[in-house]
Amino acid sequence: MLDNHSPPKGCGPLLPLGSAQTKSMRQQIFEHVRAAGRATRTDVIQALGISAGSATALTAEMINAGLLREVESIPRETGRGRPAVALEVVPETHAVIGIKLSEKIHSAVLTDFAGNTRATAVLETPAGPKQLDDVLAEVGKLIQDVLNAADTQLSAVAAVGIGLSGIVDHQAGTVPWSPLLAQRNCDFATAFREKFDLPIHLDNDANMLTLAELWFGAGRAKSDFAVVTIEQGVGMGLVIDNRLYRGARGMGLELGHTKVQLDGALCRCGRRGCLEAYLADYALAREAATALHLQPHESQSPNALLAALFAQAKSGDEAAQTIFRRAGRYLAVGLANIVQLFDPALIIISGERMQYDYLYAEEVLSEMHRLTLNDGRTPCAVETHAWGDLVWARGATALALSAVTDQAIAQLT
Amino acid sequence: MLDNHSPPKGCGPLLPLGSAQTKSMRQQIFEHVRAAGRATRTDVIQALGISAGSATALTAEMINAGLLREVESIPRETGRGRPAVALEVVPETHAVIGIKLSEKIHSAVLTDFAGNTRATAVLETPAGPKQLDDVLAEVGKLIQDVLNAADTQLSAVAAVGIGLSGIVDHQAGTVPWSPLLAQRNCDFATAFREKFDLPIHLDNDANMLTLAELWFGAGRAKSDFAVVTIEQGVGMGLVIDNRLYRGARGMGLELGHTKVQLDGALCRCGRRGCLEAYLADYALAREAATALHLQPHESQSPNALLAALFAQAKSGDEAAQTIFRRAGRYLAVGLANIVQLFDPALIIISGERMQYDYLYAEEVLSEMHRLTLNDGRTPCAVETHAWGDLVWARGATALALSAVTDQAIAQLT
DNA sequence: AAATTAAATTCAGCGATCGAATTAAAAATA
DNA sequence: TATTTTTAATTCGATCGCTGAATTTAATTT
Repeated sequence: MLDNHSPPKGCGPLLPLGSAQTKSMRQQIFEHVRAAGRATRTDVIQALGISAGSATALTAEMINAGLLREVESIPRETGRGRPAVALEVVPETHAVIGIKLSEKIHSAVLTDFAGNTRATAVLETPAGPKQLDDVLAEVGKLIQDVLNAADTQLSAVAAVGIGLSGIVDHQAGTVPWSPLLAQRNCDFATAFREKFDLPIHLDNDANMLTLAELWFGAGRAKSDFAVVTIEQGVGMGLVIDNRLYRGARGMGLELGHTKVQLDGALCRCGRRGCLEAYLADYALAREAATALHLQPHESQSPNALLAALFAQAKSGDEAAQTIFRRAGRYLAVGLANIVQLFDPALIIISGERMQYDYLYAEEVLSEMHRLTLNDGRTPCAVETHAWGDLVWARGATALALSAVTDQAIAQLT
Repeated sequence: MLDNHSPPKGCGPLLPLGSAQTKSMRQQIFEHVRAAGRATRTDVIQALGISAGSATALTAEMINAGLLREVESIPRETGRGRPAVALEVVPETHAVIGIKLSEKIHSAVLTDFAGNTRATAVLETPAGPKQLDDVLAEVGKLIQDVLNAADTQLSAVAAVGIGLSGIVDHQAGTVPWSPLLAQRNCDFATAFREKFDLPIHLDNDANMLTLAELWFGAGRAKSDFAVVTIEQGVGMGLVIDNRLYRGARGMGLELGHTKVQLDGALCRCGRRGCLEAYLADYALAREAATALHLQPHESQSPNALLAALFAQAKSGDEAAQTIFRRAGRYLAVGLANIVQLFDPALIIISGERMQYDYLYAEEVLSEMHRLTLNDGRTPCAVETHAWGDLVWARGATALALSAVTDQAIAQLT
């Protein structure tokens, strides 16, 4: 019995769907052409399931606007019928710069509108947290260097993407915390815009690497995958349905601080049992001194320490080996937990420490598979990519490029 | 320099976006009216940002089709101007049945098109794995009971939703594994359709409970939240952007089998260190015998065992208390890991064991918060809901209801 | 009774897309 | 060489979904 005087309270979600807006047909066509490198109108028609009329009209519009062009001078493949004319993105239309900021070296890539790398630059820098102004000065130097290398001016650049480690609020363009910055809660984007007067897109470095995989790497052909990075810390990026997922509140995923051991090893974050406290550089380094029988005063650089530890392990030293083995086992736990919670078809592991093959041994993978339920599903594939800093910067260009593309196509009408 | 003879390989994702299709305006209007219980055309215009003309045309269409109706007989709120006429869903248009299958008791709910519960039914059943045919016979009994209670016939039912524990492939309608079924890889949906000739929607029970929260509970006003259930096992459901997320491969999320301890307690799944091996009924029960100083032959039902253990703990027994405390600490770890990996604004904990307040104590929550990074973000809220089996069944009606709604509105044109 | 106000309707128009008919450019065939 | 076949691309009328301005409707206020 419904009481007519107290209205029914209804059912179903109360909030509207947020980001689910479908891209315009124009943009889908453009992105298909860019993804394919080159595509004929017929390719587009088949791939997107649109009518021939639409393909003609929309491509004509974009050719007119200078975003696409017909490829001449191409030996057309033989066959009956009217030969198809391939389309491609006009690379010169826009340029973007992607930058990866690190402790000791910054890198920059200048990419054209088709996604081709036009120039790169690197800048060595003193380590340690810095003032925002100093970092922006380094960024300015880097931008100038990469512009020189590409033989262009700043005016040709449509947007800049920057990736740095720490907690980054992509939406707001702020950095609540980063090991590179002395201040907390930096309003990085605003300061950047004031200094350079350019659109800026900021993100966590793990997300940048994930974008690099999605735009240029093994992730291009996967709609759902995870990326795990092991460096100073342990980071993670996740692609769901071809889109970077930044967590419900948009501030990135913190695999490094998932707990793998109650009351476990002490982490940089001050808590115990974080995954990163068993895997990251500092975690290995602090046990290395013990394994190498170093006196407290015999301090070395962390990298040298790790290299020595690795050599010791390779030469058969039990203490050194056990450090890597334990790290490998906890890595397996971390990967297994990702599989249980997201069930991706692929996990990509990436990082500077790739050479420490103990971490990436068959043993670790088989332990990961032993730790996961797999009721009839294809086991999750794991790939390891040993990519340099420039790839991170390239991921940053993808961030800028997708924003510039959105804008260029939106203002077509 | 680009070589004109080797085409550029392109950049960007190669696969099209999958589920991102926006709902039709009709459906958005309908769902807004149903979510609000009642809404005027002006409400709809404001909520969805559409023109008055569209509102008139589209609501007229749906009124015509019998999906919506104007609410007469309502004391219209006073004020100047032409009074607004409220719209509501016509409840009689369709009916759906939601069913939750459990070890010892099955429950069913019959819901009308507006989401109102029209009738309920429960059926006690012998425990233990059964043949698919036997389960379907029980389902048939349950459907008949709930139809009788609602004074309707099967022909009035538009679809059935069923939730059961285990690994369930919602898309395919199959059950790779469930504690309720003797066989593996059951083609449940096909068998159901053959027997009842009705549309069927199958899902994991944790997902059903999550849908119940999204459609009828605390999740209605949240676009992103997680639900954790602790019962025979530990389950999890996740809502991302107002939609149930089933994992990249659509087979649900396995929080219960994330690892919280290397070489830890033995789990039902045969692996060690699963969260569920510290939290689920069987995990508590197997330590209870020790704490209660029972002889091996003094066997009790698991529920009685847990009740005795709880009483013992309440009376101050250290051994009994330590069982609950350890479970509580691992629960904190599991929740902390969800927060690190998804960063939801809300986690809802639900399950039959809610009365064991050790698990839901302030202590557990504060331990969870101690275990998570929170750089300036609002800490994740945790709510505990002690809901009965009927709510799970109600979640199953939501699954059926949304499918029936999609269909009813799609065939409007 | 007239003026005011807010809700709802009507309708011309626009942009996006489809689909059938047509044109274009090549190879195959007679 | 002229004709046919084949495939790509274009043109153009029709439709759909929606907007926005003008209008109508139903109430309150003056």
